[in-house]
Amino acid sequence: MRQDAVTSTPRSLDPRQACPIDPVVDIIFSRWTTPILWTLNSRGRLRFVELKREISTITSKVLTERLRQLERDGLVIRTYHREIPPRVEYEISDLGRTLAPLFATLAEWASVNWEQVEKARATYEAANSAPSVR
Amino acid sequence: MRQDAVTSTPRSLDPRQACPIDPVVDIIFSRWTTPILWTLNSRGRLRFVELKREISTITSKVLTERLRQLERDGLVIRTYHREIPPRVEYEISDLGRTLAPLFATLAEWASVNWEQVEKARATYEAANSAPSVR
DNA sequence: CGGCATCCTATGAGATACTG
DNA sequence: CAGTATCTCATAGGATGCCG
Repeated sequence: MRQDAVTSTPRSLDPRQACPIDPVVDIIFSRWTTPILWTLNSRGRLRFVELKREISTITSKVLTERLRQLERDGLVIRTYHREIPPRVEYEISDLGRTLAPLFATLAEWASVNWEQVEKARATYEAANSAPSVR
Repeated sequence: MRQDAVTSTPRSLDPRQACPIDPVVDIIFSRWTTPILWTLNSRGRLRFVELKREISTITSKVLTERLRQLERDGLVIRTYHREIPPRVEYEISDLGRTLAPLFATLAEWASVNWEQVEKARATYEAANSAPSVR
């Protein structure tokens, strides 16, 4: 199915092969995964409810789905305690922790360039108000 | 009738507080943007059709939408040539180019850790086949 | 060629209700 | 508590057609 994602030959006949990092983006930056990973990374091991409270707007259904994916991909570790009431804890895995520098880079990029993005938007919006040749 | 055609649905309203990098992720890693930016960064200035050919599976509608968003956010530059037939070229902006190291980091992470992800998946799948306590 | 305008559907994801 | 199970709805995005 998927071959070497970081191949040197830039043949892009395949869907995603126009961009070698696409599969990675898919697992790391799919919806809700960033807040989840970020929270687990900064807050440490958390119970399901605690995690849910952190990411206030997420529903338990979606949170469960995302956690399953992250667990499946080895980025998050799930620990089930047979108790009454049941207790389940989630923590970031070693593999997941290797993403920290990446996230830091991203945060850094944001702090440096976000203003530029907003300026670009304002400019674009202004130019869009006036009828012009597209 | 026409609303803001370039408004990207904010993937996060609240999660922003749980995850500071969420807005950035939204503009850089929303669907299709990675292949587009990657291609423009490596291939340089391209016409619409050329770009479309590179990212083979994308439809022109979606490509247009994504390009508008990227243009709006200042990551790509659109140049319109009044000719017959019309010629439109897209290139990555200086701001967009600042993403290169980030993408490189991502590619590096992939080359190092992707195997681990696949192993985790295999393990998970295997464990899932056997009845176990969830 | 580089798009919009339409139409249409598959999927994501919210709301709600219910269990071990 | 930590989920499932449904249901519904919005929307991302594909297919098609037309036009300057």
